[in-house]
Amino acid sequence: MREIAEDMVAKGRRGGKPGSGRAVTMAAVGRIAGVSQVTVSRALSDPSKVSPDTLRRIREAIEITGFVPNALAGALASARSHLISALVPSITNIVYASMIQSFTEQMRAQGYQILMSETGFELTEEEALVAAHLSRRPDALLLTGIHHSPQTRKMLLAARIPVVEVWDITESPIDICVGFNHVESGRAAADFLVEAGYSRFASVSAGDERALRRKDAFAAEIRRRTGKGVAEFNCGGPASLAHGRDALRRLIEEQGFDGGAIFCSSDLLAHGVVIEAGVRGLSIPDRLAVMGFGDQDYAAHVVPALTTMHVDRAALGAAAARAILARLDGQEDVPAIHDLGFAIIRRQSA
Amino acid sequence: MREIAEDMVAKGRRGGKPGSGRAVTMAAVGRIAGVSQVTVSRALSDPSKVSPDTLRRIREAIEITGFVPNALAGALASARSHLISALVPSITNIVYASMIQSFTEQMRAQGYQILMSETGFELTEEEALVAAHLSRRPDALLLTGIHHSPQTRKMLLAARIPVVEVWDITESPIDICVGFNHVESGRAAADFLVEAGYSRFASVSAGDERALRRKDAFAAEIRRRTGKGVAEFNCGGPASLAHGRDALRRLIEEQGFDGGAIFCSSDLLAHGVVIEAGVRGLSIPDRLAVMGFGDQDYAAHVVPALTTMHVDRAALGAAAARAILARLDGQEDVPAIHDLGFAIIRRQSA
DNA sequence: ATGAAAGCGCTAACAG
DNA sequence: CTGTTAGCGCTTTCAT
Repeated sequence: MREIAEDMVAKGRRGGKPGSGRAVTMAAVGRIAGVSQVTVSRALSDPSKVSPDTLRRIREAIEITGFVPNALAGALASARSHLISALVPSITNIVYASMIQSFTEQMRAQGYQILMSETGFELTEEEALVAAHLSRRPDALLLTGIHHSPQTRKMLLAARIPVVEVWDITESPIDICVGFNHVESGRAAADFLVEAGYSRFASVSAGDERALRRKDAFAAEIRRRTGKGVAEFNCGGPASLAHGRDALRRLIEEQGFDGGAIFCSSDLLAHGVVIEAGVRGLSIPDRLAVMGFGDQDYAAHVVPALTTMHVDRAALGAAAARAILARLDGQEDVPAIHDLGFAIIRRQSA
Repeated sequence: MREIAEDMVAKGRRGGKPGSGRAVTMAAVGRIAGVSQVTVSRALSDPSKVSPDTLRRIREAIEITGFVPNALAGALASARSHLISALVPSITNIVYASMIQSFTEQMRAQGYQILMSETGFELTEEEALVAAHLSRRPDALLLTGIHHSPQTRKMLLAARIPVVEVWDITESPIDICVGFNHVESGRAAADFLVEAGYSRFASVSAGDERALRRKDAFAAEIRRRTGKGVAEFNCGGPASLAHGRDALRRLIEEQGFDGGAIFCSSDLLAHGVVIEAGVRGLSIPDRLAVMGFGDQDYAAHVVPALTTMHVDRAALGAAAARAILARLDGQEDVPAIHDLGFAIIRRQSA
């Protein structure tokens, strides 16, 4: 048996083009083990369907050939790829990364792999990626946010697979949505800061659509309750510490903001504001109150500790995974809207 | 034409099991356009091979059916998946995430998609993931680090595809390695701090193998140049701000460290040390010098700004992509070892 | 410029 | 428990 096997393991240098060095197939494994190709398939998918002795020989053949089943062929034949697509705006943004981490963990435990891509914040980019992902025939797809191009929606509906929109909620998801209400969270931040006694307000936001929605809700609620306006600073791009520092600088120097409460669209921006306040000698939270968003790991450990809006990213990822698994399991009654809410965590910065 | 098409677009509710609602095929598109399936294939892979009129009809048919080609079938038939596997220890760790981001960008521009997974820091986990990834028949594979199980190496060699090991270098890569020398970097940190005039030393490290290698080289060089030992604190798990703060606390309270220079295995830990030093009233860099690793975005913007070891993560990802693309292009003379080096960035913390 | 035929490596019936 | 027969939806090769 060894000899036949040695013979089959193709040799040669690592070629440029993949596929040039004929990979081991189930048929080859079967030949060595003295059974047909289907029996090898069975041995792998359900060992109890094969006799112990056959199983042993097949395993041995697999061992010596280094056989790795071709999932492409398997997926094509069975119409199930065991692949799940995940589209997030950015993988370097920890809020999305940690959500995907928990999502992946849950899915992987059930034998699924995650094909993840970054969409950025442009819908046309998302559209191209959705097409690319669907061509791999994923068993389900996760995407971030509830705003998508008409073409994206059309492709998603045509794919007839479970689709989960995360990180936001809507009355009319493509299929399922798992997230929280951004308008409510902006409003809650305003209520919190008003009740904490602050009387002047500002906001610092990154450029993404959801952050802007929170900011607008914040400003509207501040106006409703106090009749006052909110000084706003938007740092067009992605959030960063530098942007946070810059924001406070601009708010003070260009908009005459000289104290009060600042609602930031992320903890990173809030941390930047806090650092800049330290440099300028503005005492926190007396002269300046700072509220973040996201409750990152570090929020509790910077000084002063950040008051922030907690969003359970791991729970979000896990809920998305559960919803998909339920659908893949054929359950018809999977709820379409999962509102996981948020919570204000009061620490020292506000 | 419309009528035939409408008829073919399957209707029905979003089923549980994928694959239940027959997707549109090239054959179906061809039927509508009045050509055979191969012609549709050609129109997609090389439009210049079909007549303008045929092309127009095919495009129209694709448009109305919402056809998305089945990449699984394509990959099976052509033995090229246009899929690249990437294995990193953690996706929530910004150093890996940003490297993969640039890697992905380069590969995507050439029509490849990235299948990424987290290996954690255990070789057995990596082994399982390598097998899972290879089953998707990637055209190339990227993995982090140069230490892998024998079985992993065996599978990788058997796959006969380009393999790039990133974030470290070795004389004997599986195929290609792109990274920098961790021993040299630890040594350089020691030289820098000794020459900066510090006379007592400590190190704070996360649990990963490369960080420990840097730390050991740091300690060895300190001993060689000063004859002194290094107080060490290892925070077993992943780096975090809390671990950094805790490390300084322990170093002071348990190991009697009361001033000097601390070499941290990441900027996050360094930032934690800086914060804790602030709380304890230890002046930086006079009483306590802190050196980070990685030169994250925020390193220059915290106060005091972090002195750190810069590693060009984007360049690392781009170099890995270039090497893979060169191999896939059939180039035989792709260098096996790419040392991208590192650089000490002196700011205020040391 | 287009088509017919073969086959990629596997799973899904259906036999025995 | 095991084998045979058909595809899955493409790409490739060879004809026309």
